[in-house]
Amino acid sequence: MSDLEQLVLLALLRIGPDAYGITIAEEIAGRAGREVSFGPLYKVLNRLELQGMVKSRLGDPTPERGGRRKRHYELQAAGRRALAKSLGAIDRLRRGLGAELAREAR
Amino acid sequence: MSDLEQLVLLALLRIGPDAYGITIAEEIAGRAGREVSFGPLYKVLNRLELQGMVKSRLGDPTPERGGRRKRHYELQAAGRRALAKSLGAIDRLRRGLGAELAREAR
DNA sequence: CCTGATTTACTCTCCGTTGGAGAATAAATC
DNA sequence: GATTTATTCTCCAACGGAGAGTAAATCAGG
Repeated sequence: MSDLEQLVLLALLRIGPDAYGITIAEEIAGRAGREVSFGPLYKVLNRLELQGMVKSRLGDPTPERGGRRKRHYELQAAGRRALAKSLGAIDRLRRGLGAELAREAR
Repeated sequence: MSDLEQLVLLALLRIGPDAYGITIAEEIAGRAGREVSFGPLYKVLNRLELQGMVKSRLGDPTPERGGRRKRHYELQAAGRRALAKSLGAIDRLRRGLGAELAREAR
């Protein structure tokens, strides 16, 4: 799993079932400090949906000014499993390295 | 930073200054459970060296049977900083999600 | 010693996938 | 039809996977 996929899945887990493109991008930018442009973001979301890690539905129109309907993305069990596995792989390599990494993690 | 780069830098941190291609691949396979083939591995190492994150030197011949000399790779301060930053970005998205992920992390 | 077999380690090539940037398009309201 | 919000599309460079190919070292036989 690529690191962009990890970030997207984590954002979905944080935001919950009403996540959509823009909130996902904002969550990643706000927390991880990484700007994600839309092309790759939606490509990742489509890919994750094809793999069954994510499920999407088209939202209802909102009472706001205008604008196209949102497509909401919801994390599925398979996605949570894959994410945990991928994070776990890195965690096993990190184990015991707290001191070496903490010094830099400002 | 891609996740392969993360894995390689973590392996370098674990193995220490005498790491080389094969031990790096073994460390990643053994701990993270991910097989890394040589093409990408050495490409990543070269890239990291160009970026100043890693420094390499050619080792002396060993008293073993035969075989080409090893190229040893050593993590540099810039590499440790970049790694910590990249891991930190993911950590900030993970913060507070322990319960949701722990269930799957077997 | 010289030659070739053997061993270990690295490099190269091919190719499909991924990611970046931003313009284009779609779908909604006023 | 103008405006707004959200998604899709396009182009292209970089990355990663698999495995064959090559390089550099030691050893054995003559």
